[in-house]
Amino acid sequence: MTEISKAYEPQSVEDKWYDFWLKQGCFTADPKSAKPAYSIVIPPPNVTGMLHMGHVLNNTIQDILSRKARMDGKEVLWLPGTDHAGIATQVMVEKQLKKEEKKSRHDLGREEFLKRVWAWKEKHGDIIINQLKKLGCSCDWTRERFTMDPEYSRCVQKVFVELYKKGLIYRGKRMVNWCPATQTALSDEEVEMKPQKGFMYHFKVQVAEAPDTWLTIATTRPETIPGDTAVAVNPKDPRYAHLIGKHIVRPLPAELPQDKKLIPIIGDEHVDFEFGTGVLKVTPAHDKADFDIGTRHKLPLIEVINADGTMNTLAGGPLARLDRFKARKVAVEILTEQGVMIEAKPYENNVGFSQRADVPIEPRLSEQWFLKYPAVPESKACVAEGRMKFHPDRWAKVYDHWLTNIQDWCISRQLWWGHRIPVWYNTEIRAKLTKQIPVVELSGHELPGSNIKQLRDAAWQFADQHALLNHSFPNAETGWNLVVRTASLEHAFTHQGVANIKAVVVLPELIRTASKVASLHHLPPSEHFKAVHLFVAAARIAGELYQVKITVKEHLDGQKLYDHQLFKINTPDGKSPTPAALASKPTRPTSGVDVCIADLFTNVNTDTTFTRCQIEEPGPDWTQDPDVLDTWFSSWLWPFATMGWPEQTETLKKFYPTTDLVTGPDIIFFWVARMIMAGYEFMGEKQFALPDAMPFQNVYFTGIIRDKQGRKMSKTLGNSPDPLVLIAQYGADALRFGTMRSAPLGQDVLFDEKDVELGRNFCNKLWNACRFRQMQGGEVQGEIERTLLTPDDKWILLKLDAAIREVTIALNEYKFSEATAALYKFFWSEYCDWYVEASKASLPRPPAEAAPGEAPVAAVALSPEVEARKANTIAVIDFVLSHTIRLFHPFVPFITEELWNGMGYATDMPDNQGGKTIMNAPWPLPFDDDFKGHYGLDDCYVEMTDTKYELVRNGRDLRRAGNIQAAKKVKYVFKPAQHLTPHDAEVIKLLLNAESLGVNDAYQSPKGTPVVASPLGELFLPLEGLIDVAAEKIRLTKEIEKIQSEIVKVEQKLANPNFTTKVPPTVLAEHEQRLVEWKAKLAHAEAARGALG
RNA sequence: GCGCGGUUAGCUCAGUGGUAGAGCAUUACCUUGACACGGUAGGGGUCGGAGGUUCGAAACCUCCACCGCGCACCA
Repeated sequence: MTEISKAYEPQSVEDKWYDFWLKQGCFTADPKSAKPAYSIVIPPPNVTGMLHMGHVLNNTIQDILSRKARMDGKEVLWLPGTDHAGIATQVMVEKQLKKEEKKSRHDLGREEFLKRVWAWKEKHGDIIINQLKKLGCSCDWTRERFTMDPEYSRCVQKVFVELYKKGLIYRGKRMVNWCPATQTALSDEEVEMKPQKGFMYHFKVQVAEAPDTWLTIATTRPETIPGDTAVAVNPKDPRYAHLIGKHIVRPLPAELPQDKKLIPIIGDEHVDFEFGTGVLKVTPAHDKADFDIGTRHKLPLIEVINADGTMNTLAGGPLARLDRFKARKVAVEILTEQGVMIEAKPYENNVGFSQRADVPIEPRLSEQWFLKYPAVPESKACVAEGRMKFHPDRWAKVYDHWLTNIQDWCISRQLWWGHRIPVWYNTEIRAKLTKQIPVVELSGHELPGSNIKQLRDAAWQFADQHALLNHSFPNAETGWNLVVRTASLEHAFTHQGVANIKAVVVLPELIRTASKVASLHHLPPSEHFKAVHLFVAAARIAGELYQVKITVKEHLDGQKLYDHQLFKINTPDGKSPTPAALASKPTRPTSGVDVCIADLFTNVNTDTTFTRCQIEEPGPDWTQDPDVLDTWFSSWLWPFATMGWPEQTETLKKFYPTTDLVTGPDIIFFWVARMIMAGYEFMGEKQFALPDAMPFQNVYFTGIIRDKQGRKMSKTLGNSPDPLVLIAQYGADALRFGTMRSAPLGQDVLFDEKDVELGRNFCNKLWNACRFRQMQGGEVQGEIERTLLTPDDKWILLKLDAAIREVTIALNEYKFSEATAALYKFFWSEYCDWYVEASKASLPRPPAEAAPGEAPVAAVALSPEVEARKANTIAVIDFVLSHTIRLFHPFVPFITEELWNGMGYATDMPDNQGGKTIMNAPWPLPFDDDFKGHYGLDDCYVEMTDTKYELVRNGRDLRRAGNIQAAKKVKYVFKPAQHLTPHDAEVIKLLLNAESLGVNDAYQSPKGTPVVASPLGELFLPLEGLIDVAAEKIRLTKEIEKIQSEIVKVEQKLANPNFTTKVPPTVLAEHEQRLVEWKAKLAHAEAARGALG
């Protein structure tokens, strides 16, 4: 810092130091370090994202925490990365595709489309990362992760497989939140309820059995009438109860014949007879509550709306192919034409909207994957018991409430961009379901025996006699020769039921007729076997139909080894045996009947037989589920999947669980709660030997950034400033400091560019305070000689001590705005405003600049005493600055690094203690008693010096009272009440900006001289003729009135016996002291007024 | 409907029972040894309302009003 500019220029400083930090590896965490660990995982921003003010707030806080932890001597890991943001990214690439090539993703096909998404990611994915670097974020970039990284994807799939095997993940046909715009299912959390203005339509329907009776139905969705399969009334409702069991004529679709439009009137408790007309139309296919009613009453489902939100043909001719909202209007028109529309009342109700696409959700029946949330009790307990702390803690209640009421999580999405569901379906079986295979009848060769043991013996004898063992038999369909081993039969005879034993009689026939339905890779991978093939055959034994599952292991040498298992086939309800189904096909002869393969599976769990949940592709006959997983299903693993899980890596051992999480409360359910559950499920004692697997110890919830009118920042409103523009204009430090200054704990932040300006101004002040020090020259960080300390020195050291305490406490409590306020107050209002000015008394003026044409003024040699005092003052300044800069570092990293090095404070430090970079300089500690004792830092110096500065303030007042211009140098006279050191006199003179300060303890002021009094003495401004006496009198009178009112207040309190007897002694003494002070002030003020004449 | 926040200076906010605060804005004056991105001095508040507890309430309790947010099956 040789040439220090007058104003701080962040642009020339910030990039330089960021590069330096990167090159030095300052952000890289070492899991082998002996230092205690501190870790944060970044809430991964979307790869599509651009930095916005929310990121600035969130990441500045994380950076402050990380940098403070490093200065505290911790080994810090701040782990960065991005997430793939399924819907957002896919929609964005689709839009681009449409714009540039006028193509849809279906035109390209899945594989090609995904190539485009990856290309887009490669091109734009690091934009936000680079923006975070601009902000100064000290993330360990060597560990940057992306949720679609191969290793990460494997974690996601492993987790899916595990949860599936535990039975926590299942596939089901359910009512889900369907987004017609993006045509995918959404989780409950992605639906936002919004009040919508619409109409409540009342229309009437005729009761079929009583044509004179009409019921009035209220609905907001007349377009769904064609999907109605009942109307419901409350069975306790006297108006309608008698109609239950009768039918009404559904008015739509109008063109259907009457008998196709009759739907029953049912009774259901769900119906609120206060609401609407008390008659509810039931549309089970398009409403969640109606679906439940439909289930209770076994109502048929009629789907009338397509996946894209248009009506289908079942909705009727005029409605078909119309968008659902257009169809609503048309439906109303038709009802009006029919004369059944009674009225349309304007009505506002809550409608679920797709959070992403901002279109109304359509409840829709579809087959999706669901997760029963794991580890819920543990997740609730850790927060409820305070082992994991939320800041502010009121979010704990919200969290608990959500966990108490959660429904299973719909995790599948009908998208292409994301983690493909690791479930495989057999394709061959599907093609073969309609294939008929002959039923092998067990007749003629019944095995003798009345118990299992006898049957078994007979079976072995049969196998032996008929040369079944270790012989091969041809399969008609594949031409393969299947080898029957002793082991195969042993298995069938020992572990399976009687039917398996009896079937040995027809074994060659079973093998011949069996149909191959699937091939699988051998799992676990084996040295001996290539693949496993599944065959199916049918057998009838004692009148019961059996599915024969034949497993063929294909040896590497081509040998195919046979194994079998029989399952009894029942009808779906499990009661009567299936042959009824066969008998119902009269064209078939009674023996040698064929059976459809599909029938063989009526009671077999096809999910386990023909569905595989595993990471690798099972075999050539298998196709993967087309859906992808909800993006949150990958980000809930973030705290450990980024650290090398499932391997027990050094990083995991050192840095998991993480220390702090900083995020917004809007994703408390989406992300925070789910991460906690994942932590318990996958890092718990069973899997990872962690006694408490919670993923973080503290969660700090930031506020939401709003504009200064309090509106949420959004792209559409255009009220979100671009942080990069702000950084370019004011500097990253300014943006950080300003944001922190205006972001109180747990409150939304009303952002104003003025805040950044404040930050910029502050950096400039810091810069110039250091510049002032630079201009004094002298030894850097010289020894402080305690005997030479002035009261002002002691005052600022004590204020520094207080500031260290305040900032440290504020940071420990995550009160960032308090910490910045404390720093601001200390540095600006105490150090710059008072101490620097006072210190000038000890720093002799530099020689005045020579006027043009004159010879330069020679430097005057200073006396040794003056030199010593000067050196000591500079040492104090260095001490204060070197501490202050460190206190500031986490908030404003760039300027502090520049100053730390430029001022030379780094030079005497060891490399790992601030010698290279301020990043690892030790965080300042409050002074201990030894330190204070050694330097004589007694609190009395604070009081004494405050009194001195108060006198100065009052003295400055006199100027204004006298209407004296600020620049005018005036002479003051001081009449001390006690001994005043020449140094203090000099300080007072300087602070008053006086031409001179005459110290005279016998001073007699002329009439009309303004005066202020203090415990130190009286300060006069003897400027006869220049003083506006009248103005000063008015001022004093006003002040006297104010003092009097204060005295009255205190006196009243002290006169109250209730007060004096009940109050603690310290408070009483305080009030008495206050009265004495006010009375003294009153006396001074009155005397001053009297002196004016 | 239930729950959670908030209401203090023109604006944004601190303030956990004992003399009402900060920053910005504003007014006047000032380029004085680092800083006009600065300095000095001011003006500006019956702390949303009403009760209560207390010697004492901006703060604690009750009710009410308004603003914001979250949750909830209302056709």
